[in-house]
Amino acid sequence: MENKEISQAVIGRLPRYFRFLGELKDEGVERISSQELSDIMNVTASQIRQDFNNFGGFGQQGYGYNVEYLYEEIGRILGLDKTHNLIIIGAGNLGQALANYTNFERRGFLFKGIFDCDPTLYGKKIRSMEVKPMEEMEDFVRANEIDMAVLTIPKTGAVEVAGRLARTGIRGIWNFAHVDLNVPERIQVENVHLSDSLMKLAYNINRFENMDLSGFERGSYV
Amino acid sequence: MENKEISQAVIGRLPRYFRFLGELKDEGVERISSQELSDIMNVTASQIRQDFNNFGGFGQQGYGYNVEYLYEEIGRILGLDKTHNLIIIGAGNLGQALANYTNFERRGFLFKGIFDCDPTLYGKKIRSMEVKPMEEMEDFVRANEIDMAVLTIPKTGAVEVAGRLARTGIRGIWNFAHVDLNVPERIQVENVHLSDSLMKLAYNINRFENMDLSGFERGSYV
DNA sequence: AAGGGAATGTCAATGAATTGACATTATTTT
DNA sequence: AAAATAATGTCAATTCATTGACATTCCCTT
Repeated sequence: MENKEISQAVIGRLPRYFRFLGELKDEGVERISSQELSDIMNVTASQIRQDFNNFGGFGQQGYGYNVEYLYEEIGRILGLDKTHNLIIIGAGNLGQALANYTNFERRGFLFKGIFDCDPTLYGKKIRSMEVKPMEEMEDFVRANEIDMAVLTIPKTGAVEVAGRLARTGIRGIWNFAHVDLNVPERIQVENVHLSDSLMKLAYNINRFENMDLSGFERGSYV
Repeated sequence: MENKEISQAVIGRLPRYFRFLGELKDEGVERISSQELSDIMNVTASQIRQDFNNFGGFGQQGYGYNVEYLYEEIGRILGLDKTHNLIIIGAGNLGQALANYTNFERRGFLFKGIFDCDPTLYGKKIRSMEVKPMEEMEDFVRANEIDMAVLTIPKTGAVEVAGRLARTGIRGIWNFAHVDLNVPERIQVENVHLSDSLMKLAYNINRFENMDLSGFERGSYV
């Protein structure tokens, strides 16, 4: 077995490769070279080859990469050949939005339950689920082989809920709460801090404004 | 003026500093050393000092950093001292969820309009806004000094809309559509690719499963 | 007022990630 | 079947990011 640790920088690029390869596949493209992919994706061909080689060679010298094979392999690396059972904690706007987003299911991410602590929401139907009270969370996780929990609750409750989840044997938390979770290292946490992302955008807008714009005609947009 | 380019690695950490400093400020903490902050945030003290020094010294030798001053300065660097006017394109679940999320306004991000191409949504009230038809987008942007657009539409329409936005003089796009936008470089794009994030989580869960777990008791939680 | 202590700012060293170069190997053409 | 072509896999070089070390500076106590 491959035992060298793959850097998160590489992992972070795999979904994008996966997306482009999926599109190429749908267009009926059978083979592609790292150079062609480089042109389409705006990354260096060298990086593409280096990335793929972390997992062993997927291509053939003189030929390139078989699109479908490469697509399948990357999907497998990402764990998309398995299905994952998810619950959503927090049936607010964001929780409901994610619950209604059907594309996740196509990749094997199945929403099995949604929980909230607001009694007025109990029983509310969201797609095929009904909002359940938080107290039932632990039993539900154990009874339904839940892999991952999506945390879409305010940060005030997030740390406590993460602790409760940790004791159920869950394996991953997709955290939308604006707080750092501290869980045992067997539990993977993927943070989506939307306001951080928005602040980065604000910075970059201001940075561009303050740049030396000689050569640009400021304020003139076609 | 400082003209050296700051790396995106540093910028990406600023919102987290900002969050922790805000919390310390709310707790009434007046001063903090890089070492104390290091302990709280789980990053090295050296990195903290290096990061802050990209923007000139915020601290005082022998004393540390003044929490409130540092908080304000980082906010200023991120452009949070200015207000930003936003529109949301796509009044689906996610667009509505973001529109209803009040915390952005506290940081100066003001939602001014929300647009959709679905006529059945026209006029629907979301907070203080009514959903408007897409045709009115360009005029609205120009008339209301809109800085940023939030793209929460399916990827099929996103590229075209981004092109239209580019011709209005908008300065940033917060892109939730699962596609790469190609806009002039004066327009900053911040991508939030949720499915990419979820795939990364799936990878890390599987990676942990396949790791050599000698020393761990697999399957035993609590 | 002076000296000790504390913590920054900064330089150097290390480590990680990206890019460039090319030998090798497979395919395709003649 | 052999030569030419194409493109990978991989090694080396470079660039970028992080960490470590310490001289300098400022605060605080005596």
